[in-house]
This record gives sequence, structure tokens and C-alpha cells, in this order.
Amino acid sequence: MSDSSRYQPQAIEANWQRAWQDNGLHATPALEAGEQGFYALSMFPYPSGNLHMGHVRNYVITDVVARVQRLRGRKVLHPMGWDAFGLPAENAAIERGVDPGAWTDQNIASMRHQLDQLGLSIDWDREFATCHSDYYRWTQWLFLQFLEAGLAYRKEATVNWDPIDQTVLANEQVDGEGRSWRSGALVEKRKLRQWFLKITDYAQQLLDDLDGLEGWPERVRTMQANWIGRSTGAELEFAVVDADGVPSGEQITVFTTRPDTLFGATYVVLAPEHALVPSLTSGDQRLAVEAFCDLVSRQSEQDRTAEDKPKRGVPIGAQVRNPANGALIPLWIADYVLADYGTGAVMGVPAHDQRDFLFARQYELPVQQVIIPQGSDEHAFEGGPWTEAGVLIHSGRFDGLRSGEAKTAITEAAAAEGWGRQRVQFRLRDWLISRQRYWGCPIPVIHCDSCGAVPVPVDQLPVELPRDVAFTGKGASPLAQLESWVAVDCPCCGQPARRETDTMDTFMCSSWYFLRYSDPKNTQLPFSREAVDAWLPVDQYVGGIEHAILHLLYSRFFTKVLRDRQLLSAGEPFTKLLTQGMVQGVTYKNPSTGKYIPPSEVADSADPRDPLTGEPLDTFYEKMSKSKYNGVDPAVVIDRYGADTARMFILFKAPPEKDLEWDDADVEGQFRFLQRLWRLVDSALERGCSLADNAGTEPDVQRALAQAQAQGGLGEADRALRRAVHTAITAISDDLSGDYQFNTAVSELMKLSNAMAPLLADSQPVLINEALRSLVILLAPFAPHLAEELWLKLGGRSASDSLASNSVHRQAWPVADATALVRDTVPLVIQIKGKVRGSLEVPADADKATLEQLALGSDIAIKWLEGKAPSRVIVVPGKLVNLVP
RNA sequence: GGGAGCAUGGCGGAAUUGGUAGACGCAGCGGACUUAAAAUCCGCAGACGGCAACGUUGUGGGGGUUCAAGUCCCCCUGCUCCCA
Repeated sequence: MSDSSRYQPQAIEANWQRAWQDNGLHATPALEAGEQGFYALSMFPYPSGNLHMGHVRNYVITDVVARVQRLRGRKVLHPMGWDAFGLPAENAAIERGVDPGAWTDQNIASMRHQLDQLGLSIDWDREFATCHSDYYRWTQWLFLQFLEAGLAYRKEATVNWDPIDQTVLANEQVDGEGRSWRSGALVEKRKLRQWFLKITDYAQQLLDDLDGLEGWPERVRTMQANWIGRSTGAELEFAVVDADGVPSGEQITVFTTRPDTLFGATYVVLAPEHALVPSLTSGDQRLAVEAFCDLVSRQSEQDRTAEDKPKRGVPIGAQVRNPANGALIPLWIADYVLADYGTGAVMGVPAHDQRDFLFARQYELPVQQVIIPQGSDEHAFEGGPWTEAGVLIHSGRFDGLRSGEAKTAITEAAAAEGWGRQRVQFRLRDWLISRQRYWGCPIPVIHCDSCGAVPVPVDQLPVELPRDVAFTGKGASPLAQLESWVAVDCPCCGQPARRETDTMDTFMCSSWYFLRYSDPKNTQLPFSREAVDAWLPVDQYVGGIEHAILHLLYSRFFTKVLRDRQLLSAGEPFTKLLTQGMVQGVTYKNPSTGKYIPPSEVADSADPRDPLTGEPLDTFYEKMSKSKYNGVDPAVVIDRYGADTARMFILFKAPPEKDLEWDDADVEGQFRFLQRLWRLVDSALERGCSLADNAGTEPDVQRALAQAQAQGGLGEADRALRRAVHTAITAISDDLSGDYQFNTAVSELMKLSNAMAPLLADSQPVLINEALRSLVILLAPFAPHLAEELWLKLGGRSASDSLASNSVHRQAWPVADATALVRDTVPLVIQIKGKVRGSLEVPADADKATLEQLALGSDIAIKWLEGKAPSRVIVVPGKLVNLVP
């Protein structure tokens, strides 16, 4: 076989990529008024500079979706961009003195180059990076919208402060022991004025609308619902009293989801940060309280609230009156109560709450049981608290009520008597968006001594990030140290004022990027209402499960706020969501040393051993990462096998939402399949097959069928071929509708090519052409380069035809012909008492009575029934007959 | 501790949603071609028994519903994720 007729992806892929680009094949078509486009979107990447397999899987899945929709005649928007603000660029600046902007742009260029090699049908004309001012000016503009709507505000909040580097740290930069990742110093908590977005105003809507997201995985919806965490409970007021029981006038308001346990409250606990702590602390407790507050300020929230950690606290030397029974109980502060959840105060009911129980036992506080399990008069309890519902005791007029009834009754009594009320509480808290960092979107606010926090006027946007800054990693953010940038006149009064030096959380930038793609070049607005309404919501969003909560919740929040600001119509941003599984690499680990061994150092993968010690190694699959030496570089795979093989392997190896085990042997197998397709087309060409002049299209086929009909019908090979073709069309179309099942779609392509090969010799040319035409178009979304090349080889498009109109990617998705699937006879399974005993060929159109007769008369039935008549016969036409003796 | 999900050959995974379990592929074995190997092509292949026809058994374990269960119900075990 001559060299030119071998499948060599390296020789064709780059050419097609260039040709598609030059001919505008992936440009987004304009929509007619009212026309429904299809918006396919991958979660945009952070430009780290390296494309990894997780990216590849993500973008290939979205690309197949986009390509299939185009073949089905939809106008498709399939864009890509860059989530380009963030810490790595700033760290590169600190460590290597490079400009974060230049560093980021370089990474974008390099990743863009790697992406281009995958053959993705992306409309690059709509590309943008969130770190460029023509994007972030609109992030700032949107922030001002939130501010105007009263949804952005400033308040004191605790941040992580590194005392050595004199800087603020993000939570993920503090390790498990509370030390800075860079300096190793114990991180302190500091209070700073921070910007928040009022996502809690939308908590109920964000929760309610989850029900409508039927195209989302149930898992993700549950995670969001848990994160929002709605609970119904009560606010109850405990009056502060002096030693003689005389009210001081102050009230402690607690939030509880268990008002039914109120009579069991034996103390009340405030968060150490609670506003009333300083004024209520008695003189003799002051030193202990201050020392304790200091201690707590160094603890992480998780350490404070984990159920298995010891609880610590101190009494502050004051007492309150239980509003239900008048009992005087002590007031404490404790680490496990958080200031910004609920009211920052809880009632301690040690008999019926795990944490209260531990706390009471540690400090010898009284335990009063007020709930007993239903149907028991067990008043005592052993070992731990009873935290379930039950029946009330020792609760005065509420005795005998069940927990559910008692919650309502006690809350109603509280409301009637003025010491409490029902309250809905969300776990969700307002979104802290301030970052004391340089490489982020500047918050467009100016602080003026007389006017306060003044928004930067819209016509002065963007507030550009200054480029001439020093990166030391020490002290305040580089922005705060740049006096020439900070000093500015107040837009209101003209007096000297100071710029806000905090930048925004990068999640702000990614909470609206999917809107910008609809109108990426707009210089007047973030997007026009017309453009955004034409394309939004995103029809299919694809990305990792790690964004199940934050990014997706913030994006939903943004969409709702912008809808309420009349900027767009959609109430939800993403109609369908596919969360793809991880890509895992084969990992070797020495179980005795715990060290990971690179696969290149493992001589025999069937019996992996440590190259130094000869010890046997553990072999398993884990998410690819540098430290485990289990990564596979996409560039290497593409270099060796081509992008089409990489795409086919990834799609075939596992269903999209499941983890995928990278396996070189399977990649090899996929490459072999593409080579087989190439040879199949070659052998068809040798037989004179051609798709030129619309050969093998439906009119062509119908003509041949009519002619065959006149001559007594199609031959056996012809019928088998058509059955294989139209079975594949049916199955693949089905696999690509609703839930995407790319793995079975690829296997159907394999079945079709397996079926075609032996039938080429005995089938009519027109039907072979039909088969080839269908096969190549069905292949096109998965292996776009190979399909385009085969299309050209077969004459589907002549070299002089325009690619823009005659590309294989511009063809129509094949339609299955139901008559091709019809068979004369079908196998009928014979069961005896539910067990399969054999099968026979029966006429496909036989009715139930006939099938029963055929089954009863079969050798199988005669053998197994031993002459007896069955007591029962179940006939499932087209499937089976079950004879029950 | 609470919630959700998963468990199918040596491996990845299929299975009209209650109707022939193991499609398709990887790895394996046998054959053809070749001086030989690679590549390619053809074939075999859940396990157990049998020369074979065939039989028994089989979807983590146990029970149930049904003519019929991988699929539905109950209990148990193990793993994964989320929330504490």
C-alpha cells in the first residue's frame, strides 16, 4: 500500500484546523428575530500555561455537543475565554519579578496554541480575558449596579493576617495548623472593613429555583440546597438580670431550630465576638474573658465548630432568665458559637444537643432532660444526649406535646407574650468579595472623608490596574503602597480622597463571563439586552464537579440580580449542566515508604517494583498530578496519535460524568479503529465508490429501492448493510439526545464499520455509498479531522468546492429509515418457567396466538415439557414466550 | 453522625427501563499471512462439569415481589462524594 494512503493524522490535522479557521466554519451565525440558537459552553480555564487532560476532556465533550447541534441545523455559539485574574500571576511577580499581565498573556498564547491542536469548533472572535480592562471595566460597572441596588455593602470582617510578611492571606494559603504557606508564621485574625454582596437576599429564590433545574445533576442541586441550608426555627429572648434577678434592660436573642427544648436550656452562650460581651462581663471575669477572646481569634472556623473537637469557654459573670420557666441561668462565651451565624448566641440544652452536651460535661453545667423518646417513660438517659424528636416533659404547660407540635406551640407562645418569634435562618452567608491583592479587578470606589464611599462615575471606568508597581510580597497590597494611584480627588466634592485598594474575588469575574460571550465587543455596555436574550440561557454547560457550589451559585445569583435590574430576561443561567468526571492516571506507590514512583521507572507494569529496593508497588488510578508522577501530557498524545484519536479515546473510555482511567493500550486501540476506517474507505474507493454528485443521498437511495422492489426486493447483503447503517443512525442519534452517551455512540460507530467491511463486496454501489456517507457524517463530531479528510477522499466535496458550504461539518445529520430496520423473521426466545431454553426464528409479523402455537410445537418445548400441557403461557411479541408447566 | 450515589468477566464498560446479562473495546488465547517478527485478517473467550451435544451456576451478601429481577422492595457489607 502506498504511503499516501496511510492514515497519518500529523499530515492532515493542522491543515484542516487552518482551513476551518480561514473559512470561518466556527463563526457564530447571526440569529433571526425570535430564532432559537444553541449555546454550548465549557467552563473557561485559568491560564496556567499548561493544558492538562482534565481541560481536554471538558472541551472535547462540549465540542461534540456543539458539532452535533450544527449538523442538526442549529445555529451554535461555542466560545472560549480566560479566567485570568488570580494568585499564580502575582506569585510569579513576587518570586521572579515578572509582570503579572505579561506573564498571563504569555500563558494564554501558549494554552491557545495547545487548544488549537484539539480541533475544537470554537468561535475565537469572541475570546476575551477577564484581566483585560475592556472586560473588567464591565465587571466594575456591574459592581456599581450591585451597589446602586443596595446589594453591595461594607462591614468589618475577620481576615487571615501573616505577621511576618505583613500581608493578608486567602483561606487556602493557610495550612491545617494555621500557618502561612510562605512564611510559616502562625496566622492571626484581623478585622478589616470588607466589601460584601448580599447573596442572602436571594437565598430563598436560589433555593426555590433549584427545583426547575431539571437538566442539572441531582447531586449538584442537593449540594446547593445544603449549602444554602434553610432552616425554620425561632428567635427567643433571654433577659439579662443582676444577681438579685432584677432585669438590667438588655436582651440576649438566641436562634434555635429546637424551641421545643427551651425548658432544658441551662445556660446561654454568646460568640466571643458578640457585641454585648464587653459590657456584660463582670469585673472578676474580665481578664479570663479577654484572654479567651484572644485565644479564639487565632482559631479557624472549622476548628471552632467541629463536633469532634473539644469545646472551650468561660463564664462572663452575668446571668439571664429563661423566658419559659423563669429560671436564672449563667451566660458564657464559647468557641463553638460563631458571631455571624444566626444571632451569635445560642441557648445551651445539654440534654438534647451533642455540642452542648460535651460543653456541659466539661464545665459541670446542669443537664435538664425535657424530651423523651415517644412510647417510653425512660426519664434517665445514658452516655449522650437524645437529639431526636420525642415527647416533652418538665416543660410546664407543654408537657406531653410531641416535638413538632411543641415547636409551633412554644414559638406561638413566645410571639404572643413578646419574648420571641418564628424565624427562617439560612446557612448561606453574604459573599465577601474583598481581596487585599494586586492581580484582580479593582473595586471602583473612592473613599472621601466627607462623602464616604463614593462610586467611581461610570464615565471614568475602567479603574485601571496600575502597571508600575513593586512586588515584594510584604506589607499591604501593592496597590495600597502606590501613593500616586491611591491619591485621587473625590468625584463628589473634589476634595482629596483615596481609592479603594482592595480588588475583587475572581469569582466575580467568572459570575458573568457567559453573558459577555453573547456580545463580547460591546463598548457601551457589558452586553446588549438583545444579544444576551437571544443566546441566554446557556443550553449546555460542561465543567468539573468542583464548581458545583461556588461558581454555579454565584453565577445564578448574578443572573437573578441582573434580571431584576432589567439587564436581561433569563432567571437561570444554565439550562443543562454536565459535570464531567476526573481524568486519572496510573499511579505507583511504594507502600512501605509511601513514595510515588514515576511509571517510566517501573520496568514491568504487570509486576511493578521499586527500582531502588525491588519492593512490590501498589498500582491504582488517581487524579493526574505532578507530585504523583501520573500525568499524561496532551501534547505528547496528540503528537503521537493525533487529536482525533485522543478525542475518540476520551469519549469512548467512560461515560462523561464518570472518572476516566487513562490507559495507553486503549489509546492504541482507538488509533487502530481510525486506521480501520481509513482502510475501509480506501477499499471502497478501490471498488469505485464515490460520494460525488450527491451519490448515496436519499433520492439516490430511494430510486435504487424502487428499482429493487420491481425486481423482487433487495438481496440479503443489501438488506444487512442498510439495517446496519440505519441501526447505527438510530442508536447514535439517541445517544446524543437527552443524556449524552458518547461512549456507546462511539461503540455504535465501531459496530457499523465492523458490519460494513465484509458487505462491501456483495452490496449495490448506491447502498455502499449511502453507508459511507452516513458513516463519515456520524463520525464528524467525534473525529472531525479524519471525517473531513475521508469526506474529501470520497468526493463528498471536491477540492474546488467551498469548504464553508460543502465541508462534512456542514452536512445534515442522517435520518434513520425505519423500513431498513424491518426484518422478515426475528428470533423468539423460548423460556420454560422463566429459564431460557433456546430460541427459534419466527415471522416478524406473527400474532400472539401464532407465536404461542410455534412455541408449543417447538422441539425445545417438547423436550422440556415432557408431554404435559403448560399451566400458563406468557407471550411477549417480538421477544419471547414463557411456558410455565 | 446526617444526606446522596455506586457495586456487572482479568480490566474499562453495555444492557428498549421488568423480558436472551456481558454489546463495544483493552488485555489474553488459537489460526492465516511471513524465513521470522511487527502490522493486518479470521476465530475463541463469565465460572464450573463434560470429548461433545448440553447441563449447572452467575450482576457485592441475605431475604422478598413476579410467569420473568442487574433492573422493583426490605436488611446487611464495602467504596466514593457532600454536609457536620
